[in-house]
Amino acid sequence: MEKRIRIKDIAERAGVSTGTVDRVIHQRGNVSPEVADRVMQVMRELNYEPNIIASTLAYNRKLPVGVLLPDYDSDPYWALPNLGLKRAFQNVRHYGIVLDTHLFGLFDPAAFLAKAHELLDAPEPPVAILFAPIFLRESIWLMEQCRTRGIASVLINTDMDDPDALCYVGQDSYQSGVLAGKLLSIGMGPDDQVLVLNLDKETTNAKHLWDKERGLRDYFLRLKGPAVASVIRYDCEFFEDQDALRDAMLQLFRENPQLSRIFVTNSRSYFVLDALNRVSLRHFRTVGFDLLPQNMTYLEQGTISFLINQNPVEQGYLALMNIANHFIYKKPVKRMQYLPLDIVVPENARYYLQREKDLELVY
Amino acid sequence: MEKRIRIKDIAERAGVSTGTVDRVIHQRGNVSPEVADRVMQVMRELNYEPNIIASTLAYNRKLPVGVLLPDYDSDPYWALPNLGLKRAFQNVRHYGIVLDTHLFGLFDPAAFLAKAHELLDAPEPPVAILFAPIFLRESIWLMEQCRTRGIASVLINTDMDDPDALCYVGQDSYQSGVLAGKLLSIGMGPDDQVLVLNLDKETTNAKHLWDKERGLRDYFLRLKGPAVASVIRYDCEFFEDQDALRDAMLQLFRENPQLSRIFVTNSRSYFVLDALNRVSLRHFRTVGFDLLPQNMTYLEQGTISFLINQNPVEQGYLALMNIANHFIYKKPVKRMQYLPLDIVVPENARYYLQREKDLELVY
DNA sequence: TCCTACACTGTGTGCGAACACAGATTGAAT
DNA sequence: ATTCAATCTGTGTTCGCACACAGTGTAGGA
Repeated sequence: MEKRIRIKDIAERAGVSTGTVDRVIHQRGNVSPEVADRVMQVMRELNYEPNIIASTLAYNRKLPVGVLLPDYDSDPYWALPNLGLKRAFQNVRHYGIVLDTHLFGLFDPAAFLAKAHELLDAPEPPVAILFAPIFLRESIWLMEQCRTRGIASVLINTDMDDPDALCYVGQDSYQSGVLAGKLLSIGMGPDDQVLVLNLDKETTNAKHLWDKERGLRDYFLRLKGPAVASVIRYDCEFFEDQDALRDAMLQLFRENPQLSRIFVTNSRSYFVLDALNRVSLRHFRTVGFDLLPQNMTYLEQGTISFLINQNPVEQGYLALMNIANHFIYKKPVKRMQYLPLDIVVPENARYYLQREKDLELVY
Repeated sequence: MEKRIRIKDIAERAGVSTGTVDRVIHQRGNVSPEVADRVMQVMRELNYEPNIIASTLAYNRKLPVGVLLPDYDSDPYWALPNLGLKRAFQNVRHYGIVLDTHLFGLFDPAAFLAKAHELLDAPEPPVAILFAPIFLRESIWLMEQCRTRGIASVLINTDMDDPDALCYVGQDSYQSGVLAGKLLSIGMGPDDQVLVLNLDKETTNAKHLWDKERGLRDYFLRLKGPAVASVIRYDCEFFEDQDALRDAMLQLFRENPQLSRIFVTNSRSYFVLDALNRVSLRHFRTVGFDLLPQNMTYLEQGTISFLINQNPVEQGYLALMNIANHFIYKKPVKRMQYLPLDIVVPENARYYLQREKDLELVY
């Protein structure tokens, strides 16, 4: 059980004071090259690893972190990343991290911008911002602000093509489409048709939805079957109107009698199934996303065959922990952090749900 | 942004010294009841939460943790929990946690006992022991030792019926059998037979294997099909002998021509498939456990249809983090901590494998 | 009355690192 | 040789808490 090496030990061994060692460690200059070399040599010899505990105590600093996410009223999904965020916060607040959370309407770019301003112009400006780049133009602007102000940025749920982001935490959209293809293909006949159903506003701007569709199509292409031609897409912006959605679906069924597979590209599967409440869906197989209570009911019934879990809680958790790793532990942070695409059936659902519930207990 | 409350603040507000507050907090006695009440009142008013950072720095104590796991030569599986353990250790060693790791042969109860003795009689006896209760009798003895010596115990991978264990981290064996049933039942005809294959020594003592079989059988029972009667089991202790295993399997196939589903109850699926290398398995569907490289090859080929991931790395990680939660953060620890039963197919495997690699960045 | 025992409370030091500031050394310019 | 600035190095204080120890007060016995 070897004793831990302290700055003092290094100082003694190198024949200098602790202040000098400190200057070397933090590259604060004012140390002659010879001395610096000697100190570094000793550090390597003794395999020095700083005591983070003592370090954070002495720093006595605040690390304000801005959070910018959709509110839960827009979409129950977004309560989950927030939950993970809170959990992570419990772990790292001792290190001085302070959250400044702002929520915006999921379909309201102006609110996004307004909240972003609030964040940036806070009395204690954040050292990092954690946000969901839902709106492309506004997000590019925010990234630019981060760049000029020297603020680190962590992207969650949706990625952006910006090399200056500290990291992205979320799913691999393309591959989730591939996986959906795999799950839908089980027991599929050669003439069956697959429907890709986008229930969202402004789907034209939603790159991740396109990626999912591409993944699904590529999966069937690789199967080399005639199924290739039979993937159709339907974008529905009026998904909140139950009657309209039902009519639209029924028309789709009529026009495509071989339709037997539905892939809902986000967490809103339950909207379709609510709308089709009375319609017999026995011969349909549906795959959707996320373990929302509304979806779970249909999964238990068998109306949804599989749900793909995007680990929303872990997304929030990881996102903040990455900031901690960067600023406190000074560990390198991986740019792309894909969370597993969990295949959820009634038989294994409880464990994923339990994991989410356990987090509530902590808070 | 409210300032954090310190002991000093409480002392001032309560009109006492910090020493007294400290005595109240740690219930070290020698404080008059009136003063103690007043201090506690103030603590509640100001909502005091101790600064763990400063606390652990001042404690300057060691927390020796004993670790007792199977070695990797016995079974490559066990390298994974150990990996998670090491990663967790990186996170908590600053708090004074020191590991004392001992490995034993997976089929060697005497070694288990010997190593347990080494742990218990170490110069700095552990405050907690983390172990896999592979051997029932020996584990009961170890638990008794922990009880009398006041050592906390964390069980990993296999549970034991002992209320004094701090917690169990692992899978729900029964439910993993149910899940296997579900996965095997996909596309199954009414006459198909299912083989439960135990590749282990002393399977009679392995409760978790029995639980898995029970889960599988219950699943088919609940299906209410004729499939109920067609689940057969085969225990194989000589699984390391490739030729013997192949012969045994071929005989099973001959005796049970309707056999089309194989459930390997642990991570050793690859043993069967290695043995059956030349035999055509096109009409078979196999489900096994764990993403060992050997299994992954067969999964990619399609020879294994699904692997159930028991999250072995996370098991090790969580086990140690629980000890940290208990001793450092003083959080309540949940007795049963079931990890998700991930359904792994080639299309989502990479993310689970990646997570194992990345884990140190995670928590 | 004094002393002792005991209950109670305050003070001081250390944990390891960060940083401000004072002090020392050097070299160049006067 | 002296001054001055620039460069380099050491010391001391701080962070919040834990704990040893010193100090005060009170009651009871001799």
